[in-house]
Amino acid sequence: MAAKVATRPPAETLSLWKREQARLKAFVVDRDTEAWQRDPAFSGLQRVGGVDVSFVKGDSVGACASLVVLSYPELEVVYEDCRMVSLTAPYVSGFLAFREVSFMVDAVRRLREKEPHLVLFVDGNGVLHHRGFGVACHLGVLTDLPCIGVAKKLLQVDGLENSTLHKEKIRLLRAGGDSFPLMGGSGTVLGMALRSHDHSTKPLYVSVGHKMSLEAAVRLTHGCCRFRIPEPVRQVGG
DNA sequence: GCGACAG
DNA sequence: ATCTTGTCGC
Repeated sequence: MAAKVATRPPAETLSLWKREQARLKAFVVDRDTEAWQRDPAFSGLQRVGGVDVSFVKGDSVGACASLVVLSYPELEVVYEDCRMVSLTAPYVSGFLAFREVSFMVDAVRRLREKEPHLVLFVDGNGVLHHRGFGVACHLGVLTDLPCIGVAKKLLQVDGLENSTLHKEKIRLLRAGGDSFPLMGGSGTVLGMALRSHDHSTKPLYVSVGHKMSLEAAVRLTHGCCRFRIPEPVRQVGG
């Protein structure tokens, strides 16, 4: 009989997970901590990484945890790590990290010749999250590396909605690099919608993961886009 | 009850 | 995440 991951965790588990998110959230740094982040050309940055856990078709447990490192600004793959893993938690919106982050942390640990200025792109959100602590924050705090959350779809949280007005703002993004802020209910900027290149209509949703300002995160994301999806995430996903 | 729901 | 069909542009 094939092993299966529970459909949805019991309420007690979700409660524990929320508590863990609240505890770790206190360690998030949402500003630039590295010298290269303030440089107009990101001089000093040499490595950008991407992490992802991709599924095996027809299997609810088996998955492949991957980490790639690319040179910057050339965006050529210089390191790849892929390992088969067994998932233990189901996907629940708002709790993606509890399904994937431990495998990402393991992959980062295996990267022994760790580049001094590595920054990680995470397929998912950072502070643009139900409780302000998405998977990109979670990975950042656990690894102490700068992390950027890049989501392909808007997570509608804290007053954000995929409304007519939102779609109109998307229409007004004309060139690659154009962006507009995503304001939460309290007037806080949670993230930015970014047109990642000239020939992409559908924006990316960029938010701070850890050790980086939103401005630097958006600018670097744009700098890593040859196509709609930033190269570190595109190369790690397949 | 209904819509929404990162990956 | 996955699947599926159609359509457009190069």
